[in-house]
Amino acid sequence: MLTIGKLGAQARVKVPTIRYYEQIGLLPEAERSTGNQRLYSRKAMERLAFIRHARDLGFTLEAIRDLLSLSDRPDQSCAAADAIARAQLVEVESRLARLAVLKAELERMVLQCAGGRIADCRVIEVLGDHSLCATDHRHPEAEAAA
Amino acid sequence: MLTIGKLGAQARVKVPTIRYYEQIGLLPEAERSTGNQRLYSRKAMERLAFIRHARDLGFTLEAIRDLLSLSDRPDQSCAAADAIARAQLVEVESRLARLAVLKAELERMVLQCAGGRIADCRVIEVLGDHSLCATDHRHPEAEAAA
DNA sequence: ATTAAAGTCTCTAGCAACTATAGCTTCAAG
DNA sequence: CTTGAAGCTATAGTTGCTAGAGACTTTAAT
Repeated sequence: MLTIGKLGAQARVKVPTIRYYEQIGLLPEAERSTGNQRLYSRKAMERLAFIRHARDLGFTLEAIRDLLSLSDRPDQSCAAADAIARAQLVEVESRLARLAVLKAELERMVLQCAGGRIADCRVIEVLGDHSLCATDHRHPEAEAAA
Repeated sequence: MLTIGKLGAQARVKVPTIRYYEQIGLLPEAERSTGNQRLYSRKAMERLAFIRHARDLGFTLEAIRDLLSLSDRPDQSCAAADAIARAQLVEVESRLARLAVLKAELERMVLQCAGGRIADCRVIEVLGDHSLCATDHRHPEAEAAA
């Protein structure tokens, strides 16, 4: 049995994050030592590794919750899991496409900047006037900060 | 002078977002009508368009705050604005690279899924075991949901 | 055996960048 | 003159954590 700190070190998940996952029900409530400290089995470790890996691949906690509950029912069809993964792929592809456009626009912007005064700055000017852009990169959803 | 609704429609920014920008000091406090409703000039409209455009390009509100205060001092050097834009470019490039890896991994995952039972599901299996991955896509910062 | 340090506990609040809700007032059209 | 849309304030919720306070437990060195 591992303490929360050891578990976190092994799974590369921070301790408060583990407690947070328990709090939102992504991890089951841990057993406790006599001194009330959490203790984890290898099974719990695997579950956490699963979560960590899925997070690394960009799945939301909601999607992970679904994937975990699927993995708890090994006899059912795998179509739902497949659908979640495909949806994530579509999501990643769309973000990728969008970022590629942004990258091009930002490159154009900084290349054109001659480095003079603000009044002549292409960066400021382009930001103020979308029609100076090469592409229509506008999008309903704003980009989330990484 | 525009009401907040008209302004939002023109700049494609939602009304509560405009009020939020005012609240955090990104937009100056708007003039008010006799009935206490906000009224906006063309200048305010331009400022909001600038913000919207910068958000579209993925700049954080903090970066936008800096860019706006730079654009208010047209005689200063444009180096700072250039630096902010370059930093954003670097950021976008790194997210792009990371997403490309995720995409490849997700593609592999869904391609391998034969569509049987959960017990045989590659998606679930790969998520549970990182060593099945082609690349080490692990990363300190988790991806933010778009 | 003692003590200091490190680890753990709960609880609360904070981050970005909004979005939603409630309950009110004001405005514009018919 | 009424009705419905649009506006107002204020508060709380979203996602996925992260940071702190203040108390307790465990471990390691003395």
